[in-house]
Amino acid sequence: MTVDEESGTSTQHIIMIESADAEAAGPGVKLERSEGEEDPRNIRDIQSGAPSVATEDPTTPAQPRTRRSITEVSGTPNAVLKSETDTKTLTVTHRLLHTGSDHRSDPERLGLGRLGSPLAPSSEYLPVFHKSPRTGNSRGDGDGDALDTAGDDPSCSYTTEMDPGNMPLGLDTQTDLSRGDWNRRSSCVYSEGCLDKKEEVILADEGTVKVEGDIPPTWNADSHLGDGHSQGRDFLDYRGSLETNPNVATHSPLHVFKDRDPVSTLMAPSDSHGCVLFDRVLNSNDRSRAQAQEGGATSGNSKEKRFLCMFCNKGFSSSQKVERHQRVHTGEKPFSCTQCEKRFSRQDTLKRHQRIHTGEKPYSCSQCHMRFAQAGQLKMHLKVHTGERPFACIHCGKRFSERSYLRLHQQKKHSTL
DNA sequence: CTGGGGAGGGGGCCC
DNA sequence: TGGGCCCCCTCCCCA
Repeated sequence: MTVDEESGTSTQHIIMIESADAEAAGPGVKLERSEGEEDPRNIRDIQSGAPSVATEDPTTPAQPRTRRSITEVSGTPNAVLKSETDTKTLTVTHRLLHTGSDHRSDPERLGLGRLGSPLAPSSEYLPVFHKSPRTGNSRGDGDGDALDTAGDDPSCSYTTEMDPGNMPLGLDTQTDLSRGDWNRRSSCVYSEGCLDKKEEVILADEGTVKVEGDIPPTWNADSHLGDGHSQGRDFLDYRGSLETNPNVATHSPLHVFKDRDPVSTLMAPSDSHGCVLFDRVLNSNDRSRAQAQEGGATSGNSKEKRFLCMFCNKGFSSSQKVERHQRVHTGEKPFSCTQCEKRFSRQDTLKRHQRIHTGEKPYSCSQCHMRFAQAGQLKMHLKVHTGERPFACIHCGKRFSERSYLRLHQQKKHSTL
């Protein structure tokens, strides 16, 4: 029954659901409000958001005498939604840290809609709190304290209704996902990097991304999804998959299936659908990479990969890798360059990028004076000296030093991929 | 067409 | 286990 004393808008709701009475009582929700009940938004949050938080599968017969309670605390640094049943408990934490006016963190503009919406009451997956990366190169808009403070909160994150229009605190006080708190907050996913200077509009392929019903108009048309085009597409992919794959949407960005067989814990029934859709809109690079890596969690790698990406089910050996990977889907770019303010999803990528500014070229050619900032550049350069051309065109036999050259050649000369 | 530059992303290692 | 870092492969862009 805690209410944030610092904010007059703080509210708390207790919802008691008596499943036994659910059918007879219609909504089956008794809403008890302590404070702030004058705020209709909060009521709507619970009621409209209820299907995503605490309702039972309508197709599932109500369990007799199963009592559930949902507690929502909004307007506090931690809004907690807790659903309790006799068998399942989930906790939702919205970390409402960023109260500034960072324009990059405007989920409404991004049309976040119901990204994080449905929460599976029946989920067996355990949401695991993960600290997201902080940008060590934050442009310093003065909210670092809030972040640090929040970082101490071990709250577990899960998905809840994230309809921006229904957010209890309003958009301007919403989380700053740009700072990498994506996992901690919910599946409210988008790239703040997307909102950067370039303002590039990624036009979603309407035929590719299925958009239904209540998805905001900005959903496709006005998404600023980062510098990387593919990132934007990936994000749209995810959105599409959410719309068509309820199971995907019902789970936390991070699902750790500890002590479980990764294969058996896959969201199998929906995989075939959601991931197919997902794959359809993956750019060719990602697809080829995924194929090369025997993509997905089911691949039988020697190292156990029990940490699954909620978007594509790809398995990883550690939670950090999953978090890192999932930024592919979310487009989140927490790391910004202090020199040019370009943003990156990974710290090491940023570090590599900053060699541009420092002029550091640690990789030098032993054959000539050339120096390179990346090892791969040196490796490619060495082929100049060795004359190595390992990639031959199957059509004309012409050889190339790089696969990309060969592919380009084949596309132009032989109209193949 | 070639080669350099920059970046995205996965995997592995070390502390 | 988490975080950091590095290596590697690959891609795209551009001169």
